[in-house]
Amino acid sequence: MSEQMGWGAVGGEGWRKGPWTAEEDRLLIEYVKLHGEGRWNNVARLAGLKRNGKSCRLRWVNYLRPDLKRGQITPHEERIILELHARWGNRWSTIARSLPGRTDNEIKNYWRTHFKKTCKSNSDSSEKTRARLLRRQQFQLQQQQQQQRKYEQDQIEMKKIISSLLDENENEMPNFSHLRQEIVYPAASDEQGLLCSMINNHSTTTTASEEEETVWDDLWNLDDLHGNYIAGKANYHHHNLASSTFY
DNA sequence: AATAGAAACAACCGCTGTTGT
DNA sequence: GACAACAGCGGTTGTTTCTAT
Repeated sequence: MSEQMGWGAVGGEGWRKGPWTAEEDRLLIEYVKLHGEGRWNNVARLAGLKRNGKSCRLRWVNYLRPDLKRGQITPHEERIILELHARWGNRWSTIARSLPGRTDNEIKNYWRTHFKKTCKSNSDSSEKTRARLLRRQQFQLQQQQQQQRKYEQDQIEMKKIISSLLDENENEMPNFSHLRQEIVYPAASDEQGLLCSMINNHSTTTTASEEEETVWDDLWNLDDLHGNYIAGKANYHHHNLASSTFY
């Protein structure tokens, strides 16, 4: 690709430019794993990369960081982006902080491709774009619901299996009956408790603006508890797959 | 099946704020 | 306090992939 792009060449000060190769990624990951982030110019030099520090930082932050989510922006994330953009404008990094695993670059790109045009005009083409987006969102929603159903089924299956295992071993381990109780009837309103503790926690220690940010973070995390478990799992899997190419 | 246009994404650039000397 | 180096941010560009015609 780099050849086609006319990039990948060596820049004026001897730095390589253009798309990163797998080998460069590997070197950067290895180095950051051993020495951590920071002092990107040193990172570039000591990792044996012919890149400037800025380029290394960008590559790490936007692409190689292990906590990145990747994959399509979900309708829920999109809603958050819209709301936060209405509130803060083009402060992409601020918005990104409320979307764990998403980068400012990713959000910026998403905004530009999906919303900038529709804001500008109500022309036919933008209507088409909206319709297309809507179709995709509906598809994503369907998929999420399917995954959620499967997850719930899995949970029921798991409970059955564990319960029957406990049955089989009841004679040998009679004290496990309370365990069964918890598996089949989990402690009531765990999430309500979590919500209360969230509210209590930051009302005591944070400033107004910090609080606002934290509330968004918490809302995001809470929503994760309800709806995005599978997505998280999928991403975890994705990360493992992705990282396995490097590590 | 070919092609044009749109969408998606990675990466660069320039500017600004922060930190260290 | 002045300056240089660095980090981070937002805007922009270039290429690839997808979709509609």
